[in-house]
Amino acid sequence: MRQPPRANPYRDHWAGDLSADDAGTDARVSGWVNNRRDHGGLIFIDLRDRAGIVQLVVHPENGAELFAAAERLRGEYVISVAGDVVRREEGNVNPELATGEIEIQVKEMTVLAESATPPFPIDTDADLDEMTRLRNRTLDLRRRYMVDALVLRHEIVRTIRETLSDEDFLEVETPILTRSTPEGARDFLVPSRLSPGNFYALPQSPQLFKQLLMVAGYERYFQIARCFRDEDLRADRQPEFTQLDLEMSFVEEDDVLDVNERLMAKVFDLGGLDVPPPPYERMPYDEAMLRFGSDRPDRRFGLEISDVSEHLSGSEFKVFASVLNRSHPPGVVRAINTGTREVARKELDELTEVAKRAGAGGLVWAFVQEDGTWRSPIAKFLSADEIAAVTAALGAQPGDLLLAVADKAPVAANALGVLRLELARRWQLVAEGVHDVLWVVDFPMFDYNEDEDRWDALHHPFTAPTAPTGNAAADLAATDGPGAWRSRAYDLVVDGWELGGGSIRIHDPAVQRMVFAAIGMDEEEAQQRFGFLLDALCFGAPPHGGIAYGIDRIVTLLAGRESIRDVIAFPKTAGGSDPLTGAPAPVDAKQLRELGLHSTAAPGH
RNA sequence: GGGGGCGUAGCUCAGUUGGUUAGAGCGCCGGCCUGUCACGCCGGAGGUCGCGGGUUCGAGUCCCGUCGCUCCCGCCA
Repeated sequence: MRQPPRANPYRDHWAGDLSADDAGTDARVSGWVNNRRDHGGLIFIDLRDRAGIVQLVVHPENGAELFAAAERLRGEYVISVAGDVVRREEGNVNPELATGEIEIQVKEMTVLAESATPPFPIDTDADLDEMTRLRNRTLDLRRRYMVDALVLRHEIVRTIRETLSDEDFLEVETPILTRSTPEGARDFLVPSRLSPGNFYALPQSPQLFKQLLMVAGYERYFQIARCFRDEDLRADRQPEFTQLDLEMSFVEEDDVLDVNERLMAKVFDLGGLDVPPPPYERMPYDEAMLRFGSDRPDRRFGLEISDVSEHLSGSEFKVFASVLNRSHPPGVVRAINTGTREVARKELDELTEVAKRAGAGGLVWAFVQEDGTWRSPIAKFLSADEIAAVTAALGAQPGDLLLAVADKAPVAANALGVLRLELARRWQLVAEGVHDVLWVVDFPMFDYNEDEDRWDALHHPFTAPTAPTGNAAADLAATDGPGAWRSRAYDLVVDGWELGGGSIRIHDPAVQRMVFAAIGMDEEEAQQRFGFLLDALCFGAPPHGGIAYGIDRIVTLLAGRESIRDVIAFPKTAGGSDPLTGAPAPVDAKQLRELGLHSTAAPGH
């Protein structure tokens, strides 16, 4: 609960916190003129401060000068008023307003600041052009819509700090000016003046520093950390964003997940997210990919995917046969039973386009008819037994629409995963207020990169692998490739959003070297880039693990917003610019000279 | 880098097949109004149709280019 402000010449109450309990007392409040209703002989003013809105009433009987001043008020003027808090008469109560049972009969008023006419209304949540909002962010931030989001953001961060502090975590800051490690995302670079020609990089995450803190014996660390990635923006991606980063020593998966479940349950409560209490379900990556076609499954609607390859293994239908007879990598036929739907040919064509854009060669559709046969372009190519077997495997009834993709397993999974999200959107299958939370676990350690013909770390190369036999060194030597390795990683997924991800880390320098080698980094390169980590691991590194969450995404989800820009006070546009300050902007030739730089690009504007 | 959508008054938008002086609501300004809370009523001002070029007798409307906003793909270990 808010404390009343210390009484001073400006105010002794928050305007938005006055209630019927204050009736009969004097109050002084300050704030902005949200709205003015001038009835000629009587003026109502809605006064807004951070806490909310209270109605002021100015009567001519309280002084001609006061009344004249009230007539001159305009929207967004800043005023301080004193008067009697009075209970409104029956019939004048406004149930829409938290303070609607009372009003202030104004006896004194000071205009603290006048305001130009705002370029857009402050007192509505109506959609506005993004450029208009960001160029006038000061005014946009006055809107209840933004205040509510930033208040929620604060409450979430406060809860995180309090909970983790109570769990014996230490908040430690790590550098913003650090070293470029050109893995993963593109770095933001900062030229060094003292060391011309050399560059700092802004951190993509505090990953390596927090591991060093574990080696240093801090045991439990967290940080609300700003991170930077120089990649294209999205509705859910900004070039600078905030992570909750945490790490623990002497732990296994269950220890990390346990403390995080207790933390996140509190965070979800703040947003009123109605989810079952922990422990949250853990779903292996392979299962998520098979049933939902995604490593961040959205389980709020059905449309689960089934593999029907076994029922079609002998099919003479060329498309299926060529896919299923492929051995490396093996092909599959997977399908969704969408249930009984009236779907026009036009929509089926649109869905086919969705599947193709998601990488599939095409989309097979089939309506199950009363006699069990299919109405489908491919019906004539399949045997009655095959149709019956697939129909049964999908639990399909007459009238049901079946959608299938035949391709390499990852392609089929992804295409159907994209398709089921599209179907949920088109058919509005997600019920209001329904939410779903789970851990995805047992990720592959490596992912084959076809373009570069090498293995990449799926999570990051500091993630501890689970070798197939449990002996990493023996295993790497024995297996023909690292594709079979699993990692000790876990992602927290809510409503199809990846809110956080982490892992148990490698604490054995030999294993760390092996993993670097597996992703094609030779000893020299590993030592040059990550020598400080490898060296540290040689001085008694405890087993450790942790996780990092996207704070912006958590707040966006809990606030029910569509873009993370709406939960960040001063965000960038999709073009990476800040219309408020004009960043990025050209710099003086002198500044460049001091840095030993010269620009070959003419600055845009 | 690629694809889609958008750009008309301060804001949110309409503008038909290319055709007279480009409209509405809100906001703003002025007047009236003592119980409103999206107050009401009357009147008024306000436009580089993003920008540049082209087609045409004639362009907000069609074509080309460009800038900006936005969504998506690539990218984001």
